[in-house]
Amino acid sequence: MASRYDPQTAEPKWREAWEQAELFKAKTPSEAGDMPKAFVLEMFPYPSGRLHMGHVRNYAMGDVVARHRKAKGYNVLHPMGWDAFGMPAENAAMEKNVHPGEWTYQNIAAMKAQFAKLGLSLDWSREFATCDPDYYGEQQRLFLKFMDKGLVYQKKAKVNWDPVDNTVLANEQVIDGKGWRSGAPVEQRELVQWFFRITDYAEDLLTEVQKLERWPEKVRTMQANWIGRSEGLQMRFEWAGNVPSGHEDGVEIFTTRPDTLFGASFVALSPDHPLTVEMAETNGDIADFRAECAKIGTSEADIEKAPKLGFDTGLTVKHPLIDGETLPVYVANFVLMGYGTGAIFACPAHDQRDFDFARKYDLPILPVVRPSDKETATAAWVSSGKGEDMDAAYTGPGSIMNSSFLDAKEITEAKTLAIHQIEDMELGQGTVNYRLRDWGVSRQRYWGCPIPVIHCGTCGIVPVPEADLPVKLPDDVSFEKPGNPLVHHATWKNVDCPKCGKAAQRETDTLDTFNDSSWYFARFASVDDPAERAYWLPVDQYVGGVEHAVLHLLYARFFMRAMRDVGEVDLPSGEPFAGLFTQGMVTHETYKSEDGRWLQPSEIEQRDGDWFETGTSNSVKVGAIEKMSKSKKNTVDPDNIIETFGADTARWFVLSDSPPERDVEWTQSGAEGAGRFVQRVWGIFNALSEANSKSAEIGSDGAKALQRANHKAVHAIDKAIEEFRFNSAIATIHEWVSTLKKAEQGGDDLLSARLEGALMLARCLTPFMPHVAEECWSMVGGEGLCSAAAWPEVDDSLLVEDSVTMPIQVNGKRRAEISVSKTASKDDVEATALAEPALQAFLDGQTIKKVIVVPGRIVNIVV
RNA sequence: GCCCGUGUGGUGAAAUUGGUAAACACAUCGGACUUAAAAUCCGCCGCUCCUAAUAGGGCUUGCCGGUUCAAGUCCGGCCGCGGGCACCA
Repeated sequence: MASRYDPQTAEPKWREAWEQAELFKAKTPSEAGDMPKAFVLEMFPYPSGRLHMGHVRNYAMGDVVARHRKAKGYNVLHPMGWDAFGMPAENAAMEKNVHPGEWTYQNIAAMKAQFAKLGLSLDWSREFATCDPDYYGEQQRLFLKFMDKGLVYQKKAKVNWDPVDNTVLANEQVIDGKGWRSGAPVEQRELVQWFFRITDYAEDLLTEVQKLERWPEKVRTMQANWIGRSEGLQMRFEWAGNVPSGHEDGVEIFTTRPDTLFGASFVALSPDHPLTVEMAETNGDIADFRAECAKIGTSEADIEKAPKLGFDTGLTVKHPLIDGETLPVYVANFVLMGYGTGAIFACPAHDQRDFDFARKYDLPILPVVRPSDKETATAAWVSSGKGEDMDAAYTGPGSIMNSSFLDAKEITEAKTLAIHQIEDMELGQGTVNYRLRDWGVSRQRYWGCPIPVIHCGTCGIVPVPEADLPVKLPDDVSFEKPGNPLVHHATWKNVDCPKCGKAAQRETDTLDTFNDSSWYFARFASVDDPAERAYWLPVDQYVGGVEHAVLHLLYARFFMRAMRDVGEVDLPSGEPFAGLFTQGMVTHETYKSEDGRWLQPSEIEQRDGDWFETGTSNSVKVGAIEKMSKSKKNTVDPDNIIETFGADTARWFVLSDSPPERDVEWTQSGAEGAGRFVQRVWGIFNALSEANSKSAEIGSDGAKALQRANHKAVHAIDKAIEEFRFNSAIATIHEWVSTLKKAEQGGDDLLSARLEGALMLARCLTPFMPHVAEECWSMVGGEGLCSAAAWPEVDDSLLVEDSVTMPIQVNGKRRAEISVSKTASKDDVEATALAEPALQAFLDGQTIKKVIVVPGRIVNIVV
């Protein structure tokens, strides 16, 4: 009999057994019958080629849920696939001269081999990569259906353009105004781009996200903020003097503060406002001003220090509510074209930006909101009309003044009245504005899903006929020239128009890779059977990183609504993920050499409490604990850990100690501790395997106590797993294992209870350390495979103790404790408490004012 | 600036309807086993006062205040840290 558990032989053996039994294959709806379904999904990985500890933690968590649900009798779908399109493959192609497809599929093979070692309960039968033509062909079909429904359109838009790589960059890829790869200053370019009308769903996306009770509050808030709903007034200011042609109606503005209209002192246009652009064509000064504004970067730091810049156009508009008053029209750099109408009216007294601008250009500052604590101090403001005693704009609550019919109204009421007035004058209407922009999906890259349209000189934009889908990416591409290889690929690009047959060109833009991940879960649910998709969706539990809190999750919510509305999925709510859990990262200490090089954990050693580079006398600086990353060299390779300790130890460790939503720090000693625990667990079963005792009865008090401990532990673990408190479940298992270990010292009367405990324990361990659980299960005669076994039944009557220990407090401080029957009456408890010798001694004859007895909890005596 | 988290021993943390603060683990230290080491097992482990020791007392969940018989938990006001958004009208 072996004296130690050997993961290297046991782990592959059990994985083979699971595979033979097809244990993790989801049942079809008809096979499942009455079983409830559970779609458990972790965010699918990008095939970078290597698994990292973050993956291990993410997938270990999903596996706990999937295995637990399976044991509880659910029909579980737990699939895996690959989010395979994206820039890294093209970068590899350029650097290593390998085709992006080849690189990607090789990486998938390598990562799949690593995945296999983790012992995850995955249904690989549904695997796909988003770069499979089957998958992106289907995505192209969806695109065309969206287009048919009017959810897709083209428009000119500003983009970040890298002039060296000749490509559009996402905002995240612009670092300090420079391209992250080329280092070249990024230009703003106007390009024709494809867009999805996500803003059509803004209201629905906002109201529904608030109802997702099983999502983290944080993520719901982030989405709500991103959508950014604000109520206000959209109105036009009519011209007072010159009327620019093409803009005869006036200037259209949006405001959330119509209550401050009487404090208006100017109107400001964005440098990118159509009127500004037109004026710049004939006015060199305005053109120069626009150029100056464009020079200021868009990074946070730039905006922080950017001064308010303005240009007086000489145009004037009428004040809508004050007869005869006119306001100057400026172009101002702080007005964004991307929000509202790209033009504002400014009330400097009550908006800090307007205030700064007014001070700089000497424009009037007229307060119209009286703070409740400034009843009398307003005279000075009013007399000068320039708010000279104001240091800053006042944006707080108050009542309106200097405002004719709005005077003395509270802000909210004044807003409503002002909107009504403007509506009556037919100058505008109350509206709702969103910060959310339509989703620009065009990318000038090769390794993505081709947009399935053809540009014809005669017919315009022609969708590729369904029979011609998928529009496959050409294999014979060259990355010699910078930019998108599809543009240079004549035989792929040049086609006949499907409508008129004349020469035409394919669209060379590909879709943003966020499209690929916006509906993959529906593909997992079923390749093409709508009924099966309806059965599985929505995903019951989604697990992934919080970095996707806005983009991926918002896009997926949009996609399900769009697919629902074109009849592609039967999901009335449009919500793809009923439950969402965002897990924390795996972190590690960082190390730096004396000369500032990052060092790997394997490159250092500890001597006499200090750290040195291995084999040298060069001291090492121990730095901050940070997310594992290649650049800081603080990564730990899962393969190495699995080789030394086994997959179960790695899984166990990343779920121990820290709550799942928080970061966990990887430490060598912690991993060793987890490895020790695996051996300790095995030891318990090993000891029992030699003592078969199935027939003995659980009779003695000690055996009954152990039995109670068993049932209590199962109950606690079950609850903890359901509530995503894996660290608590693990703590309970630790305690339980110690209890079982101690029972080894007891007599034969404990054997049955120990065996019962062992059989229960194996099943509770399965979600966390499935291989060890399986090995242990077989050692004590468990039936069949442990991974297939049902969750242990808990006898509720065993959860209640006969007697309970209650603390006795005097004036809120614990002074003694008593042991009383669980069913003892309040009076009995009080009597027992007061008779307690330790308490008698403490009270020493003091008068008792009051005794509070909370049955089963506590006794508090007030003196 | 706005929004959201969060703050508990040397460390990660637990206490989930207001009811014994520090469960469980890591580290350190001590002990058993061993010729020795590894492995394994056991024990101490918030601060402090008093004591030869025992026994015992006081304090303690970022800070200040409040509610309550009772506060890590509820309320008000501060402070620190982390994250998200940000010239969004």
